Amino acid sequence: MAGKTRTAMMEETRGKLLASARKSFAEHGFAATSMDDLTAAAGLTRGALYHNFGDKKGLLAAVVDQIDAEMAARARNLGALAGTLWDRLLAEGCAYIEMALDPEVQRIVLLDGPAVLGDPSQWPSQNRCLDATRDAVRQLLDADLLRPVDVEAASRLLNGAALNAALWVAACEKPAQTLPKAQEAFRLLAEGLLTER
Amino acid sequence: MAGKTRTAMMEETRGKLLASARKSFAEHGFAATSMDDLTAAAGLTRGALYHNFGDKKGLLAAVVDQIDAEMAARARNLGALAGTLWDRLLAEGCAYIEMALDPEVQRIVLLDGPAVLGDPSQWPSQNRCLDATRDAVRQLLDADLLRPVDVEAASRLLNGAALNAALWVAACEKPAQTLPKAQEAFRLLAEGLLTER
DNA sequence: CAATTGACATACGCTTCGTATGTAAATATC
DNA sequence: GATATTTACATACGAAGCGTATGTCAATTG
Repeated sequence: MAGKTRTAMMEETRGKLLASARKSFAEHGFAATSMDDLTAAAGLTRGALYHNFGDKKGLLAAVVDQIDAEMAARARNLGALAGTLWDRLLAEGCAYIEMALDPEVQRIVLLDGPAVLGDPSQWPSQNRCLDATRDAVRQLLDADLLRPVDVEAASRLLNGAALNAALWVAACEKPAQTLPKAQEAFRLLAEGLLTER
Repeated sequence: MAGKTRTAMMEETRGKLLASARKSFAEHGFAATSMDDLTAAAGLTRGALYHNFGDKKGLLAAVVDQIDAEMAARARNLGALAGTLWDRLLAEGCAYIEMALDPEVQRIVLLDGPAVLGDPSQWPSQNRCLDATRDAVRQLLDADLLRPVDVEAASRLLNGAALNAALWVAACEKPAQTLPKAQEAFRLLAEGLLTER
């Protein structure tokens, strides 16, 4: 264990803390998470945490950043499978809705994240999910497939609709039956942007 | 002061606490609000608070309920001015976007509310804003003006889009210029639900 | 090999929440 | 109308939790 270099060790502790925090935040929420418990579960103390992340908020920001990156990557992968540009936008939107069914994503990214860190579009770790949507919208606009609309506004609204829908699906009684309804409604709304349908 | 009946006195303290809490929640956020300070500002102590609202969460729920009711009332009023059913839906949506520019609404209803109380559609005080949207959507569907879509899903997505857009507008540099863009994008998206446009 | 940096642990004070208990005034009972 | 009882609210207490200040030991540097 002593054979490792110092930076590698630090990388390891950062990883442990992130993993433990992610688990605790997802299970109990940000407010109800004790930093003592969290660090103890990772075999460390609060000293390591404050040294690496500054404060509790900084830790949440790091966790959010990690999850956000994973989500965006997954959405892009699923989007890339789509044939047309338009299908790509739809696929990404549906992907967000599905991913937001994950309790971890909901609790951390959709609920606690905005409450503690403020509006997602202001996060230092720029919301990557939003970036993906914006790219798709911009390309569609360039191809004259969309009615004239502000790129930023359209992206925000699409993302907001999708993520909010996911919260609803996840909280309802029969998520499995509700999910397709949400995705269908998302498709209809999105088609409002099309020049022709 | 002693001339009042007991229930009237209690109504008054409830009002004082609600007002003070609303102010403090809006200014500092839920987590950073001290119940000691909050009650002291109202000329009371925590005893009154716990007696009337159970706990901090209960207090937030009461505040959210109050604001939600005001928002829904305003939206319905603005919606009622519209000529057609369709214009009513649009007017209500735009009204939500505008109201969410109020820092009080943002901080309390959009950020802290969901984080502390969970998904709005599960709130005991049923989200009245959602109710208004749902009513409008249902009537439009009955009139065959909308493509077949799940009422609940469409309402949730429309509301989610509007409120999320508001968060973006409020956080951006030039809200005055951004607001119309958001409202225009909302209109386009909503038109996706129309049978013909 | 001595000096210094730095990663993390330990210890402390302050704030805050929730509860348990106290009290005085309003209502109820006769 | 006097006594009993409820109850609206205040006070007192204990238990966490956060952030900082300080300590320590290993890894780096010259």
